[in-house]
Amino acid sequence: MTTQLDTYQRIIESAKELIHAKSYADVGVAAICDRAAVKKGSFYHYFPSKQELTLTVIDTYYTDFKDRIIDQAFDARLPPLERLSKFIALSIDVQTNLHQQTGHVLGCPFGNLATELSTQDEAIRCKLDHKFAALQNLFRTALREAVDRGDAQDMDVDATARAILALFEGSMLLAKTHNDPSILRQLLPAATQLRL
Amino acid sequence: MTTQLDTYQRIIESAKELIHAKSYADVGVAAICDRAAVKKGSFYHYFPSKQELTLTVIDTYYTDFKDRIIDQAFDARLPPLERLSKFIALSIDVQTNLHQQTGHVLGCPFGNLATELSTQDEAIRCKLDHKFAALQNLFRTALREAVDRGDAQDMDVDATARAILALFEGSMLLAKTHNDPSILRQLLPAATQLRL
DNA sequence: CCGAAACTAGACCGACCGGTCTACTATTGA
DNA sequence: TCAATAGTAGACCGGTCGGTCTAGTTTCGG
Repeated sequence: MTTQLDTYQRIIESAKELIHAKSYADVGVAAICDRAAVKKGSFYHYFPSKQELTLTVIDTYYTDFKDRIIDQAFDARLPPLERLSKFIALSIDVQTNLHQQTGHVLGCPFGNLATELSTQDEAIRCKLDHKFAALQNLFRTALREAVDRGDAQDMDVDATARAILALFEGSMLLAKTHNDPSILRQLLPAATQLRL
Repeated sequence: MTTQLDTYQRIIESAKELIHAKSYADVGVAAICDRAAVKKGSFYHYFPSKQELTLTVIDTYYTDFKDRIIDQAFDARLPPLERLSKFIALSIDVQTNLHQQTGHVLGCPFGNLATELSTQDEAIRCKLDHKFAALQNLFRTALREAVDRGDAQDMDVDATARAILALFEGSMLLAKTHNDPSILRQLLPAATQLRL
């Protein structure tokens, strides 16, 4: 049973890393198997297709993200606007660390996959859309609370939350294209000041 | 001579459309040739590789963009802040039209390629980085002028220009992931209000 | 009118793609 | 203990990838 889960998890782990570092198309099933030290027979025992694996990987990206960033930042004990700041600070840390490890700014795994596959694979597009909605929802809740307790003026919390997400994703893209995580420090703080 | 240019231009036109609609990896040389009604022999007569073609295509995206949007929006006769609004309005129009034609929000060609290839192809990343810099420069100039003539309060025009670009690109990504161009109308106007 | 150069046609190449299949081993429940 | 099931190994499949090559055609300058 441990062996089962290990193999299964190693495949996911391998795919997660490779797809984030390269892209969906650039990472073949063989490469995923190699890195996971798993043979093709096992791969297709656990996953019916590369696409299905990717759907699982997207969920895993989210749970990782939740553990490493969301749960720290969206702590109910923090003032709501500080949650946004903390979210941003932690995201910058993650990107900076990955840049040091890999030599490249990798950007947001959701944004990367969404850009590459949204027009080609409806199931993946849909799942990514939901992840973005979940993120937007965290922002919205924090903004709502900030307005309610008087930390921020009244606003369209829904539109503002979405704009924060857009600025976040766009900043990741520019940092990736510039291959320089430091511009995130210039850009992302603007997200906390957005008001619609 | 006309035939020469026609073949050459047809290849570029074909690649432009296919790569924007799908992605770099999803579009093979054979598909580009088919759509251009050109044989492989001709393709490799004009372009040494798919990568070199793509570098040319990126430049072509920019000149198209310049003709269709930039030159209309960044008209010196318009007040500087209106130039930004017009840029946004025209961009929304383009995305909306493409959505109607293809059934998909295709997003920004630069952003799409940057996401897919920045970690894999340094020449392409570099060229895209320059296109983003050019766009940022247009924003910066307009903002500078707006500040100088008193239409806007003093600000860090450089950082603001980059943030506008980030919000722009992020909005394109969210519209693509949602496959709904209408959210651009909610998001992009926020770009004109950004101040850093 | 001719030779060179530009261009085109399309067969062909090895590498790799996602995925299948069969044979084998390890594990487990009865 | 034994049969069934889960998991592993890796050869193999047809198809496609980017790219090459040769043979032929068209164009054009002198």
